[in-house]
Amino acid sequence: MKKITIGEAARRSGVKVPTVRYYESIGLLAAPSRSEGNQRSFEPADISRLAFIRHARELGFEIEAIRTLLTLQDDPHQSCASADAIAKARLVEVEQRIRSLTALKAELETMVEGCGHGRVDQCRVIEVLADHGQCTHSHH
Amino acid sequence: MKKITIGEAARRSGVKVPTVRYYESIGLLAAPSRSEGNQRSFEPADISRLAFIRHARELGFEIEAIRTLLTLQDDPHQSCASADAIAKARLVEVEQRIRSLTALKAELETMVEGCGHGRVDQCRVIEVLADHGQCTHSHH
DNA sequence: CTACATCCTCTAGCGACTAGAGGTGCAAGA
DNA sequence: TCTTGCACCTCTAGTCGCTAGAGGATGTAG
Repeated sequence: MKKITIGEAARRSGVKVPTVRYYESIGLLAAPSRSEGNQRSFEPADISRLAFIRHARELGFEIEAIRTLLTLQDDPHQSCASADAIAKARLVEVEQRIRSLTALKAELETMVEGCGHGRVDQCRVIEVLADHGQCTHSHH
Repeated sequence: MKKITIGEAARRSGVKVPTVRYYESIGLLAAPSRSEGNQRSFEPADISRLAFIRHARELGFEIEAIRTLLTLQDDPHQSCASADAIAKARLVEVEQRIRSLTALKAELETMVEGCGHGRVDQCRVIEVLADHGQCTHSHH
């Protein structure tokens, strides 16, 4: 088995080099063995783990959630109820975020459309920001 | 004119007390005058400025963008082209974010629906995370 | 006069990295 | 063999926009 350097691991997993070291430092990835010259030497399993983490991060899971998901993955006989709960919670968050961003989008569109491209004192962008009562955006 | 304490300013603007101090510290809000006992004394104009900042933050504008918007507001004879550009850029960001979150939502739904609520080795949540090839989510 | 809320400054912490300094290892070409 | 130059190492500090807490001063109501 040939040694996988950190650069190679980064390339294969899509996680940046300093981020790989960071994940090791917070215990998300086991410390790999070292070469004679003290350089990290990764196993193929580490690459899979890094790819797992990367994908989960892309889906917006927090590090602590990923930590839980990884311990579940490490023991395949456990119930997947926790994994399911984590994914469902994330789904709810994402749905909420989409709703709120859609409201923001509408407000920004009103602002941009209303801008006459003249002077600031006629600009709807500034006006709407200054007077919350004018906007359609509701809170909490 | 009666003095407005920081607590009162916070209540009226909807910005929290430590955040008001923070905005002052980064120069987003001018340092107000002080009482004999060294307590901040705000003017009504400060409340409007805080409300402006709060609303802009709720719309997701970054502090530096708000700084620009505030200098524009301070000089109403300027062209509003910058304000328009900032708002448009933010709109593009929001639209992009909505698109990406919608893709995430679809992927999370697939994961959650596919979970048979059994053991981890049959769980689609873990499986999809481990093998990116199985998912519908595309990047960049 | 005494409680007690509110105010003050200052430092440190959050999450998830990212950047930079200052140094070592290693492989390939001359 | 030497040298070039990239990739690697550790460590600290910075990013953003706050938030929390310590430790103390002020202001107000009873």
